[in-house]
Amino acid sequence: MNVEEIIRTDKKIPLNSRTIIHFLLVNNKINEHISRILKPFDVSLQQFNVLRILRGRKGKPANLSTLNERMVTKMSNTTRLVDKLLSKGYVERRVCPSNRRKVEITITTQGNNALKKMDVAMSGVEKEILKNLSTDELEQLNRLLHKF
Amino acid sequence: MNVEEIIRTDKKIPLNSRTIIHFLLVNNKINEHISRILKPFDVSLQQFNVLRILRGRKGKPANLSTLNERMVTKMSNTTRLVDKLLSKGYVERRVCPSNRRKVEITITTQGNNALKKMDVAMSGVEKEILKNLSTDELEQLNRLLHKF
DNA sequence: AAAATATATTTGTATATACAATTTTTGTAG
DNA sequence: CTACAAAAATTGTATATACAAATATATTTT
Repeated sequence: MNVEEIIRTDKKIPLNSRTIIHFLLVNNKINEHISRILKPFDVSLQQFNVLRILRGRKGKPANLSTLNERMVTKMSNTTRLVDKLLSKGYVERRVCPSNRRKVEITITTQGNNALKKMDVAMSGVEKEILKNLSTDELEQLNRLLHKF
Repeated sequence: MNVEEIIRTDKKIPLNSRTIIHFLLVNNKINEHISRILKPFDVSLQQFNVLRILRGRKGKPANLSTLNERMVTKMSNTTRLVDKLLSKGYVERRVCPSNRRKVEITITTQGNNALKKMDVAMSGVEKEILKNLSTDELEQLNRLLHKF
C-alpha cells in the first residue's frame, strides 16, 4: 500500500502527516477485510469483540461499564450493542442481585459456538491481511505500536 | 499503549491477532485525537480530507467519482458529504458543461482559509500523537505500513 | 435512429455511532 | 431519616455510514 499513489499528490508530505495518513489507509483496509468476513455471521466488529471479552471471563458475568472499558472502540451505548447480541441468542442479561443498578451479561453456549466459527474465519483473514509481513516485522510493528 | 493491559486477558494472544488488535486500538486513539481537534471547525475527518484533495488540485475541479477514489475512507455517498461542505461555504458545485452527468467541485477561498487553520491544528495533533516516536521509528513504521 | 448498456450522481432506507438527558438505584452528609 | 450526590444503565435525538435502488445523461450496438 503506497500512500502517494493513493492520494496522488506531487508535493512530498511531511513525515508526520504521511505516517498518519498511511495509518488511516491501512486501518481502512483492515476494517474492510474484517467486516467482510464477519458479515455472514451478522455481527459487527464491535459485537465480535464483546463476545470475545465475555468468553475471556470464563462464565464470570460482565456488566456494561466493564464491557465498555475493554472495548476496542469506545461507544456510549453498549446497551444497544448488547441488545443485538441478545436478539441473536448469543448473550444473556440479568439484573445484578447485589447491586440492582448493574446488569450482568454472560455469553451463551450458542454464542460460544458461533464465536468458535468466527475465530476460524478471523484468523484466516488476519493471515491474509498480514501475509506480506514476516514474524520479525510483525514484532517490530508491535514494538512501534506500543509507543503510541 | 499496551494491548494486554487494555484487553486484560491472561492467555497470550497469537502474534497475528495481537497485531490486528493493537492496530485497531492505536487507530482508535488517533481518531479520537483527530476528531477532537477538528470539532471546533465543525468538519469530520472525511470532510477535511476532501478539502485537502480539492486544494491539491490547484483550481482544477474534481468530480465526485475522483473524490471518492482518493478518499481515505470509501463511502458511497460522497454527494451528502459535499452537501455539508457546500452549506458551510467551503466548496462550490456545478454541473460539468462537457458532460452533464458529472459535477465539478472546487474549493472556495473561504474553504482554503479554513483549511489553513485546520492544517495548523492538525499538524499540532500529529506531533502530539507521534511524540514518542523518533524520525527513525517513523520511517520504520512507514516501511512496515507499506507492506500491507 | 431506437434500444440497450454504461457512467455519474442522487435518493431511500436501515443500521451505527456520538452526545446529552433521563431514570433507577445506591451511598453519604447533615 | 431526609436530602443530595454518585453510579449504572437506558433512552432520545441528531448525524454518519453502508448498501441498494433510482434517475439522468452519454455511448454503443443493431
